[in-house]
Amino acid sequence: MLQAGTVDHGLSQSRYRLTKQRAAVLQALSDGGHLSAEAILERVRLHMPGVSLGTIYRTLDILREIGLVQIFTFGGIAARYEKTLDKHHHVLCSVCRSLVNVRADSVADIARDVAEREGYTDIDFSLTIVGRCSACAAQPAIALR
Amino acid sequence: MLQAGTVDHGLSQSRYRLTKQRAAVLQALSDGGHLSAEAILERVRLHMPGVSLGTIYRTLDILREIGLVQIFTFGGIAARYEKTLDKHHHVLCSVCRSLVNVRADSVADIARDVAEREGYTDIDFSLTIVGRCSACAAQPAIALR
DNA sequence: CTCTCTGCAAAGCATTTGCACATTG
DNA sequence: CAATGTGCAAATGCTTTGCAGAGAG
Repeated sequence: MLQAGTVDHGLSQSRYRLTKQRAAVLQALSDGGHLSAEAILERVRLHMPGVSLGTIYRTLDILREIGLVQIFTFGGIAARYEKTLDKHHHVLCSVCRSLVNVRADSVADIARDVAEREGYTDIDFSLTIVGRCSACAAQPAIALR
Repeated sequence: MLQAGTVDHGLSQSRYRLTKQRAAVLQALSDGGHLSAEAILERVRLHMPGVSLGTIYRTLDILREIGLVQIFTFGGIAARYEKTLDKHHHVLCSVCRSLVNVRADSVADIARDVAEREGYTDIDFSLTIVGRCSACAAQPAIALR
């Protein structure tokens, strides 16, 4: 069953079933945001109360395995999940913890060079920039952590 | 009191006291490794049994505030602490979770450009490369996470 | 003597997991 | 119906914190 409005994007072609919970998690991420598991739970529960956080985590892990979503971790805050997009990096505001995607294609060359020099294979890489966003720029200084 | 062999490197010039626990944490990090709080505790306890993990975390937080150590977090593993060195980045082995420091000076320019374009100020940045280290290259594949 | 620091143990968060029941194909 | 998925709640791993006593200036 795959009705109008249902989100699939490849789940049903994997060895996993397309359940309504999984479709709802994909739906929650479909607008391109970077959401924590808790935030995804909130969105999913709007249309489907009773879903548990455990299911959200299990679903996200499956979706990551299939390649439909990516997980990003930053010190001090819960992991953020995004639907898989073109390779990009992140800027995290040190004050409000908001997150923005940025492109930086030249990083790929650097990462590959470094990895090769050190003898690493099968590499992935990510650049995280932490700084004060323009909206927070007027605020008094708060220490990074 | 600051005897021969004691590690200080600036703590006593801060508003914090140089206690033997704090000196021991600095000592544990003096060989340039990237240690978890637990690993630091082990090293410290060799010469000073009875030190608690809470003290290690509190000490590391102070040392970070003063600028003597840096904290780095990676998804799925406990945070690693290093004594402050020249700007560098990390390569994490996806199999054995070993961590290596690498230089990549050109990343700084990219990060500054990106941050400026997006309107961020007071930036810091870090490139994390995840890959299979040469020692693990012979092993069967294990999924990244 | 006062302020800072420490050990201990409990609490806090994010995430994972065991189990019995529900759902899917 | 057999396999997979889910809710619930407990467990886990890492880190933080309140408190009462110890140590430093």
